[in-house]
Order: sequence, then C-alpha cells, then structure tokens
Amino acid sequence: MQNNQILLGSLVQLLNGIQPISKELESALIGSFKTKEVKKGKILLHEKDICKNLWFLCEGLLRSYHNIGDKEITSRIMYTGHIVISPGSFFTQTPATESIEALADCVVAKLSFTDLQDIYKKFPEFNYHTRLITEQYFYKQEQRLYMLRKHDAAAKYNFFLENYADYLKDIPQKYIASFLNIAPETLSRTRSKLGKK
Amino acid sequence: MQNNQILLGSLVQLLNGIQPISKELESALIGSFKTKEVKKGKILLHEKDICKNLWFLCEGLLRSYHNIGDKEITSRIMYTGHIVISPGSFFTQTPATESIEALADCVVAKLSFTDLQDIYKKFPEFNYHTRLITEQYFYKQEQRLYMLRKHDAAAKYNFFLENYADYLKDIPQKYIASFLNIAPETLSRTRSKLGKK
DNA sequence: TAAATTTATTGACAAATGTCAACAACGTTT
DNA sequence: AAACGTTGTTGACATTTGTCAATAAATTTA
Repeated sequence: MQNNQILLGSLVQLLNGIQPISKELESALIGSFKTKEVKKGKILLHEKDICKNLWFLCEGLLRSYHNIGDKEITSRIMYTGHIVISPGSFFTQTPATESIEALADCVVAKLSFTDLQDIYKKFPEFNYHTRLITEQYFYKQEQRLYMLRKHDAAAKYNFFLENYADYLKDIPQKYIASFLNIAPETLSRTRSKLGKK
Repeated sequence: MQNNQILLGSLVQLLNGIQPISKELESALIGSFKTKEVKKGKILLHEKDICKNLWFLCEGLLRSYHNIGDKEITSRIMYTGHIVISPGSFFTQTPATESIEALADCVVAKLSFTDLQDIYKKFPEFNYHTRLITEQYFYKQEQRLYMLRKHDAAAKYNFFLENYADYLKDIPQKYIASFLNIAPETLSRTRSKLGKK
C-alpha cells in the first residue's frame, strides 16, 4: 500500500481547486484518512448498517444498489476520484437503505463520520469546501433524475454512454440495465439496435 | 406586504434549528432578502436565464419544469418553507435548463447570488448551515430518484400521495403525471383504479 | 351567467417494454 | 482443456403504458 500523501493527492488537489487549504487542514485530513484495498466483489457498506465512513475512491469502480421487491436496483456508479457515501445514512447516521459493492479492485481512503466532525470543529472553513462539493453532487444527481424521465430505453442508454463510456466494459450489463431502469433483455436489444456501441 | 421579519420567521427558525445564528447574521439576512408576491401562473425563472436569485417560499406552491422534445416535464414541486433555486444554474451562474412557475399565489423572499456571496464572506459560519441544508435537499432528491425507478404507475402515484398529499388538490393532474413520468391518461386511470384517493 | 378554454376521463388501439424460456457466450475454477 | 456457473442474447408472448380521439367536467374569461 502506497502512503496516504500520494493516494490523497487528487483529493487535496480537488479541495485546493475550490479554495486553497491550510497546511494544518491538509495534514489533519491526510492523518485522518485510512487507506485500504477493497477487492472486486467485496461489499463496502451493507444495507441496514449505518454508513459510518466517507470514502474517497483513489482507484477503482463501485456501485450502490438497493432492493425493490425481489429486484436489485443499481442506484449509482462511482469511479476513481469520487467521494462515496450513502447520503441518507451518512448525513443522519441512520441505517442505510442501500449497499455499496466494488465492481473492480479498489483503493479507498476512509474517513469516519466522527473524525470528519472533529475536522469541521477544528477547521470550520472546511464547511465551505464540502458545501461546494455537495452542490456539485447535487447537480449531478439532478441529471440522473432527468435521465430517468427520458422517454425510451435508447435515450437512457445514450445518457449512459455520454456519462460513463470509460467504464462501459467494466460494468456488467445487468447493472447498467437496472441503473437505467430497464430490463436486461431490453438493454441487450437496445444495444444491438444501436449497433453495439 | 407584511414586513420581512415576519415573513422570514420560519427561515430564521430553520437556521437556528441547525445552529443558532448571531443577531448580526440574522439582520444581514433579513436585510438582504426582498419579499414580493408572485401571482399564480407567473414565471419566477425562465429557461435560459441565469438563476440569479435564491428564493425562500414564504407561502405558496411552485413547480419547475423543462422540455424534452415537445413535452413539458415537471421536475420538482415546491411548497411553503422551501428554499428554491434552479440548482445547476444558481450554483454555477450559467443559463437555466428549466423554468419555475407559480401554481398558486405566492409570497417569496428573494436573495441575490451576489448578496449571498457577501453574506458568506462576512459570516463564513453560514457555510455550515447551507451545507446541512444542501445535504437535506440532496437526500430528498435521492428519494425522488428511487421513486422514478419504481415499477408501475400505481407505485409512483403512491409515492406522490405519501409526499405531497397536502398539495394534491392544488396541482393540476397533468403536472403530477409528468412529475411521475407517466402519461396524464395513465394517471387518470391509475387514480380511478385506486379509488380516487 | 354564458361562452370559451383548458383539463380530466374514457375507449380503442398501437407501441414499447417486461417476462419467461432456451441457448450461447464468457469467465472462472479445477 | 473441461466443467461449472454466470451473464448476455434471442424469440415468443403478455402486460403495461402511450397515443389519438371523443366527450365530459372544470376553470377562466368575457
């Protein structure tokens, strides 16, 4: 395992891009994150557990999913550079209604909810950074909402291609299908109509 | 028009509930908001305009909508007590891809983007409040995402009943239908099957 | 209040997607 | 390489929802 400084480089860069952070905040963050490997297929967060950590996805690919009836529905797909939480559960520290699974071997850096609160206390200016990041994720989420209101399967799949093309080959189609809210068979047919893009 | 202090009472209460705000911040906020009436049918924000204001909905009912092809799609329904913006447009000060319309006579208090930035500068602790509010709205939005992935029209309409029952009679059915991503005819039939709840 | 306009309902039908089943392709393990 | 389990594809068909049209109901305007 490489050291935190290197693995968290892009996170620090992201924060500095919003507003330069002090050396003190930077080292508090780097000191609080614990990096670890998560193998493909492993579950990072189990439904009904409280999401006690925030993860920075240094490298890899994740999906979140929940169950409706007997069906498993993929709600988000998260790739390198993402900040990962189960929003409802993390924000309110209540049991999660979704699980998070590694779709590839990952390196994640985790920060506990309580350590994060300590950082907010010591460095209130950090609220500015996370406000802007939350705003960004909010907007991204809104775009997924628009996608789901698109008329037909082809339009939804095109949204996927525009936004997740780089990860296409690493995500099993059945997960893409449930992410787009269509049956796997429909996705298969849609793809062959569109010429297997 | 009543004075700001009264109309913004519930906003101040909301903020104090997160963390008590100083008298200075409170009066800066009350001084920066401008209240006005918006009549039913009026457009608060036009698509392609930049969302230069944040509104606090003191009283009334709003919807946001955008066009896909020749269809108008209602994306959000906002009622008394909501903080209202077009997220993508307000956060980045770029043209909006949606419009916001009054579904009833409203009283709104508006705060310009620049005045808000001034408040952030003078009262950096305010980032804490807005971070938590953004987190809350984020979570609400996620629930709408879940709703759209529900199987059938009845499940979607039940979500609506659970979350917007109080406003049922004030929202034309065609808007509810597009909010749920179903045809108005389908909603009409679904309602009669469920017994006109 | 009456007329005009918009919205909601209902029926008939078309189209898209879901479901079930069989089989093929792929990946993993041995 | 063979055997296994999983995933993806394809066909047949059922189901749901969308579309179009006619009418009724409600709302707005004159």
